[in-house]
Amino acid sequence: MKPIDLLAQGQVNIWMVEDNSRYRKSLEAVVNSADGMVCRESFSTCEEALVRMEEAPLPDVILLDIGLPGISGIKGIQRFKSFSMDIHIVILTIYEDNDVVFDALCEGASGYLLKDSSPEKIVDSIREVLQGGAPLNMRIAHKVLQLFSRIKGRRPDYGLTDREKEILQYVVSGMTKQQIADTLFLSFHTVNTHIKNIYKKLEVNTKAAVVSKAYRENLFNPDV
Amino acid sequence: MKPIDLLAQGQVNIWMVEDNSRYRKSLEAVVNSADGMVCRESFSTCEEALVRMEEAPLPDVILLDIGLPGISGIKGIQRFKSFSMDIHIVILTIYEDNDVVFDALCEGASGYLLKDSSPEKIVDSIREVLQGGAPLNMRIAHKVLQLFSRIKGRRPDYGLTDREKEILQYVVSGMTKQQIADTLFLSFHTVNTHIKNIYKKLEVNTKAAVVSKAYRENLFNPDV
DNA sequence: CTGAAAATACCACGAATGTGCGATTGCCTT
DNA sequence: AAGGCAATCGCACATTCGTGGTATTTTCAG
Repeated sequence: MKPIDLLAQGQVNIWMVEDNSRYRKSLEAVVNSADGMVCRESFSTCEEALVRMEEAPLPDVILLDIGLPGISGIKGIQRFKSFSMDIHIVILTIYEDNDVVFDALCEGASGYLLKDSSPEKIVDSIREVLQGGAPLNMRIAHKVLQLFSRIKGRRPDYGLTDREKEILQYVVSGMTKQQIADTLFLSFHTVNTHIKNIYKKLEVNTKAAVVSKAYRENLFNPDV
Repeated sequence: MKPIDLLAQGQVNIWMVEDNSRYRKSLEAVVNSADGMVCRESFSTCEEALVRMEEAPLPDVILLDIGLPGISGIKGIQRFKSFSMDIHIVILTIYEDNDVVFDALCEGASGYLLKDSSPEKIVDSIREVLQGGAPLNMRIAHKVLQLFSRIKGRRPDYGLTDREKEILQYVVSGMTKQQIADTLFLSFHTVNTHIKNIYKKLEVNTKAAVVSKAYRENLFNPDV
């Protein structure tokens, strides 16, 4: 391990949590041979790392495996981040299951690499994270974008008119019929009629159900 | 333009939609000088490209600007994809506004680059897309991950009790107070009281507003 | 020009909701 | 033992909603 003064010189403090000791050691070597970074601590479980975090200087980046004994990497992300939101977590795992990826990213991982990544790629990724980037494995990035297209994906068309869509927004915002009428300078009765028609088209019969349906099916802005 | 037989040899057909003619031409040159790809058509508006798509062989990849006159790039994505879902769209723009990025990705863009990208990066990105990847500019990737962490992110704690959370679920599902009471074998009054308390804690006063708030702030399963 | 669709407006009435107030029971902590 | 909190149940009343109608005016494509 390199002397402390290197840290003062801007050496980036990398930690590693990886239960495969052979892989961990080879990765340590890779990181330590890279300019400007040093693997100061490495662990085989999240628990050990969390204990160490109580006293040691906090890492800048943690390379984190997911399939760990004890606390999983996913849970680990939250715990690590609770020490400081400035700690960047880069997932390094074999899992490319949709749910795992999704959960990890939701918990605040800054990057997601697969273990088939080359040492150079891993080092580059650490640099990218430190520059505010988010290194993603090619296949992972593709999965991420797929999740997006699913969000705004197939919106069933209920044939709402423009006015109905507009009023739907207000209903969703939680306004009362009278409030909507006042806002749009309409009669209460008009708003009432529009909402009646929306109910028929969406096949619901309460405001709560409309709001729920609107959110679940992304019945928003452009074309409902 | 290179002869047709190159296409048969596996030349990748790249199209370009970019209204700045100088930038477009320099980009064309970059693509054409790259191995295995050729910029077969280029346009300054989506409309022109869409017309051409009716007869010309479909492109493999379209490099698409967002800030175009007429049909915006965002709308263009849908149109292009309607010809074939196999057409990959790579956004190449100056916009890194959250909404624009989000919309583009939701419409099915396969990649998102900024115009400050180097020619090499752009060519690499095209290759990446063809291999099933999703090239994202560093900052864009970061934004994308931020969107994720917002999804499961900070859930404000309104101090709802377990029973209240349970009843909240039913309210969100669109059930009436009496229905909830029947489902949980409770008195109507009890459900009424719980809902009253939920209203106070969430600072709302209608079911629609509760449902809306629950969706917006992810007030769901684990810990509200 | 003409007909259809959309937007507007009104009425009436039962059902459901929102709200203020009070009360009992059980559990947990101090 | 005492206090606090959660969960339960109750009543009353004004407000809002949901639903059945009908009807006029705008708008817009054929």
